[in-house]
Amino acid sequence: MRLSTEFRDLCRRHKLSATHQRQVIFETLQSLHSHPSPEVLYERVRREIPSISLATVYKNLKTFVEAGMLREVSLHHGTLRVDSNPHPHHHLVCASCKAIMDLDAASLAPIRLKSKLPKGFQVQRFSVDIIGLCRRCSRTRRGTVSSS
Amino acid sequence: MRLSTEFRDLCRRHKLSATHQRQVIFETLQSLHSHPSPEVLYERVRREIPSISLATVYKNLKTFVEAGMLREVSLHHGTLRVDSNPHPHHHLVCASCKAIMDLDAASLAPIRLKSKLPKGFQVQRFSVDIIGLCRRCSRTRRGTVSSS
DNA sequence: CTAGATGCAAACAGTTTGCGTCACT
DNA sequence: AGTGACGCAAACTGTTTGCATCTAG
Repeated sequence: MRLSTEFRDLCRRHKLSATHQRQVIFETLQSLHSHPSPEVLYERVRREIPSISLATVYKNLKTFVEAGMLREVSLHHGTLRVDSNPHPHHHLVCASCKAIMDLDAASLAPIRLKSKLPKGFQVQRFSVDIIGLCRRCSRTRRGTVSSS
Repeated sequence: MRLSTEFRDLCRRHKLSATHQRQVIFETLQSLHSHPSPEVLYERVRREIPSISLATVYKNLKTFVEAGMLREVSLHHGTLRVDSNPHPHHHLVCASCKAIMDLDAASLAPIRLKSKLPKGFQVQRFSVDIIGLCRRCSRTRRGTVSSS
């Protein structure tokens, strides 16, 4: 079903079977330069494939992330996290167990803008996440959710 | 009920009434140097106040955030966002409408560590969010969810 | 032909809300 | 004394899962 060779190749490289739904989901995502919620993406994709189901969108987003074709913008969607540390600081985030540790702002060279931002955007603050594996997770299976 | 003067003052400054539950929630959060999920925080707080309800924890987290005593770690908990942009880049995040825009990595001075990270942490990548108000939101009610 | 993808509906997890009672100011 | 906080249970929203059918390879 009219799948582009580009998308076929991309899927082959990532060891996924190429389906029409996947191509439309992936390409819609790329064409949008924002990072829409699954719901919004679903509405967009529905214009192309009216019969697609929301579950398929979710399943494929997960598949793409696992295959490395997409990355999650925030590792903490799904649960509220708050910060009571009033000092300027950054976060160390474990990609595996999702733990968040504070890192003093002085540990990083100051963030400096080198070019103009899009017109009208008013900066409030910078937030830096250093993403990786915490000691515990890097000792066990790398990149997988730890068992204990 | 045995509330510390410190906490009383903190609440007064933020125009909140000081309750035992609030003090325990807030101080538990501060004593933990991680950023636990509401569920985990609830379990901790329950050791002090066995009768507290999870709803109270949620209500107060929200109250504290609104009062400015806490800040949300991620503005996108509650909805999955993915990134299909393979080029190194940062994100402009609108604190009001939650829109995410890409910003080329070259727009920011390179992130450099000035000190050692906690032992055993393996860095995978840096993720920088520039948080503020997008053009649209900064034109309308500042900091509030836009109506249209 | 077979493994895996899809669509649907039902199940889940995290969060919010309504309401009667209780506590702070 | 009155406003607002608490605790409970029910409602919601976003996401996942089970299963029957269909499709890519």
